[in-house]
Formats: sequence, structure tokens, C-alpha cells
Amino acid sequence: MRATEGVDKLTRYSRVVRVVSWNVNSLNARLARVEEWLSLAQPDVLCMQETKLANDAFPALTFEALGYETFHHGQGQWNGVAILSRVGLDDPAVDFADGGVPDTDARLCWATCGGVRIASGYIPNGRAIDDPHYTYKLEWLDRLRNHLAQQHTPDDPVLVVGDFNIAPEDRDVWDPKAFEGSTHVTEPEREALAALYDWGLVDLFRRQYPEPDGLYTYWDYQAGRFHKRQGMRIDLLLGTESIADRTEWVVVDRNARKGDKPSDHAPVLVDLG
DNA sequence: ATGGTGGACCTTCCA
Repeated sequence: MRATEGVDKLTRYSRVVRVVSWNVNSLNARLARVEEWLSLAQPDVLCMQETKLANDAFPALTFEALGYETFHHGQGQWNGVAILSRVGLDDPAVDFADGGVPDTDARLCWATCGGVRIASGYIPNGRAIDDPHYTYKLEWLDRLRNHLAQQHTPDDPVLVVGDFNIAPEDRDVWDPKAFEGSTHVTEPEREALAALYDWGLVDLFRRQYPEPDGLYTYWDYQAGRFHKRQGMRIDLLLGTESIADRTEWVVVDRNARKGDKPSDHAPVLVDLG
């Protein structure tokens, strides 16, 4: 091996890797703010959800100019997920490798960055408990678990991040009473999340902050919920145990929810040592 | 009592 390859490996794998998940709610509407935030936070990997772009409209050149390789899985008007990386981007894939049919929506993409298998996911909203979309949501989460079980072992360095549209516990919503009878807090949704935990994923935010509540990642645009601190923690970073062991810092950047034309979600960040 | 906001897009859907 040439000496420079060793240096390259140190650069790629031994330094702290900063990974971020951010539902940008339209990359067209948010591009300037995303660029600004990239220069501020300097993440190594940025996973985005709800780009709402077709693949041929994805601004890859803009991100390449900032030093990132990109992989985008989009469909146009709705959904759309992406992974940006400056620590390598290998083996890109979309949807589930579970032997089933392709997903109807562009909601999941994968890449290996800095030695970590990373997923950017936009889990279906569910809309209402009696809506077919709610069934789709539960089936989608079941497929995610099956994908993990078939493609990986819990000993692998795997990091599944994104907008899960599930609040893991009642303390992860501003007022549990306001969500009675609604999606995001139901037992079947939480059981689907628990199935991911049972396989071997850890909620990195909750591992870092076992006690605090009232720390959210999403605030509805309506009714001034952000300013009233009425939000939900639904954007999650789920890592296998080896990833959890490497976790040095987890934070939600509430500042990114302020100012002109913010997304309704804040970026969630993890530093891996 | 059922709005309020924001993004996509064309009149209504989605969150």
C-alpha cells in the first residue's frame, strides 16, 4: 500500500464523521438555506428527505462544488430522498432489498459513506388511522425491518436516519392529549419502531439524552407552534450498537427552524468518533 | 368551532 493510501484511510475512517438528517420540505424552496447551513455545520454526510424533485432536477453540481458526492432518489412533486457525502459514497441503492416489489414512492435510499451503511428515509405519514396510507406506513416499516434482517447483521455499522413520522414516546410530543386518535403516536407505529430496536438499532438521541423531554425536531407551520415550543421528535438517528458506541455528540439545530422560509423540520446531527 | 401556514401545482393534495 502506498503511504498516501494510508493517509486517505485515516482521513476517511478515523476522524470524527458528522452525519445529519434533515427533512427540507422541498429542496427547490430550501436550496439557499441548505447551502448556508452546510457551510455553517460542515457535515460529512447530509441525508435529506422531502426534496420534492425529479432526479434530473436535483442540483448535484451545486453540492459537488461544495465538495459533496450526491445520490438522489426522487419522483418529482412528492417525497424524494438524498444522501450527500464528502467521505465517500459507495454502493448506492434505493428502496428495499427484501425480495418484494419496488416502493410506489421515492422514500428510501442507501449508500456507504466513511465505512458506514447509511439510509435516508422518509417514512410514510399515515394521514389517519382509518386511511389506507396508515396501513402502507406499517407495511413500509415492516419492510425496512426485513431489509435490515436480510442484508445486515446487528454487528454491522448501520445508520438509518430520516423523518420517521413517529414520536417514540408520549414525552416526544408537546401535548399527548392533542394527538389522541391521530397517527404518529399509536401503539402499532411504536411497535414497528420497537421491532427495529429489537433487531439492533438504537435511538442515538435518546441514548445521549435519557432524561430530557420537550426536545423536538418538527414544528407545524400552523398556529405558531415553533414559537410556542409545541413540536414533536419524529426525525430519528437509529444506529447499530457499534455506531452508538462511537457517538460523541447528538444535537438538534433549532436555529435552522428560525428566520426566513425555514423548513418545518430542524436538522438532527450526530458526531461519530 | 376547525382555523391557522407552507409547498406543490392549477384547484386540490399533502403535511
